[in-house]
Amino acid sequence: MVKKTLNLTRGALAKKTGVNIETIRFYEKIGVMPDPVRSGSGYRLYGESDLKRLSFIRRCRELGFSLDDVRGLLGLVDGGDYTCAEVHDISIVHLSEVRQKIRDLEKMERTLKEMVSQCDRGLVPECPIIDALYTSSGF
Amino acid sequence: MVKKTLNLTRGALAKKTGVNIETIRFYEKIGVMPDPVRSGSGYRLYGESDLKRLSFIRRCRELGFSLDDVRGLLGLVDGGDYTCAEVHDISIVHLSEVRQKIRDLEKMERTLKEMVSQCDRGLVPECPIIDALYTSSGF
DNA sequence: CTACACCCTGTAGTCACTACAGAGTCAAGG
DNA sequence: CCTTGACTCTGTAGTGACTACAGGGTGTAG
Repeated sequence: MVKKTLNLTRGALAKKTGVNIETIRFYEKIGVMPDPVRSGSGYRLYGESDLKRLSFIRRCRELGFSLDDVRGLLGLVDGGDYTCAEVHDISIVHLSEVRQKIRDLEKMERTLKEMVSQCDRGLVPECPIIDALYTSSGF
Repeated sequence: MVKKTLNLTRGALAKKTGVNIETIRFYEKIGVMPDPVRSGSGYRLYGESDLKRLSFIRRCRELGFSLDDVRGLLGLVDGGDYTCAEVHDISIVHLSEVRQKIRDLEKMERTLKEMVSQCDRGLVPECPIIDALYTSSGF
């Protein structure tokens, strides 16, 4: 049983992965996707491995990894000599960044909620939200 | 008692507000800060009102308002004819966006935590994190 | 009078895309 | 065979919110 080569066009790959068609070209330019095989007329043709790679990238991006992280992870996988520990470390750092972002947003949320609750949506220009915004940080 | 005019230089204003010196020039360019008075030699000179305005902008940014939101809020305040309700509405929309971001990040966090917990930081290249990243979204 | 810190300008770079213009290609219908 | 419409190609510019730099001028302390 021979492995199917697929030969997807860029649009078809975009549809299959849910990645925007222009983003694929962008990923190629910055080197996270390889230069694909071309048809006689210059159309890009993608195979199984491209599909897997792009799905991997998409999944990473959904989980908030930066493209630099993705480059790192792909580099490890491409090299083939990566260890589980290396991958773990990148992920742990990222996880702690995500947690920090959540904490920051929760702080924001509390302050905004507080501000908004002070305001009775009156029709006059004395707004406690504006007052609060003019008040120095201490955030 | 006369109101002090301060005459802060750009650097001094930056220090007082905690806003980067280059950002002040950027805010001027995009029109959220006014063209300031200039000294004979062309140095920007900032007064009390500039200090208040920039602090307001900084506070808004800390709370995650976009510069477009800030423009809106400043427009209301500048016009002087704003109502508390208008300010409230901008803030409520922003608050719900912040809450959505928190939910998204919490989803990320759960998935990352799950992935990382599957991994024993082994020294071999069979990494469950990589496997999980290759697995289709369903996120 | 010179060293150094500050300021001026315009421009380019960051991140992760997205959008567009102008041209070429491919398949189906008439 | 021709046309129409959907696709693809290229390079480039725009987004948001800054940040950094080069190459010059200014202000002041020793």
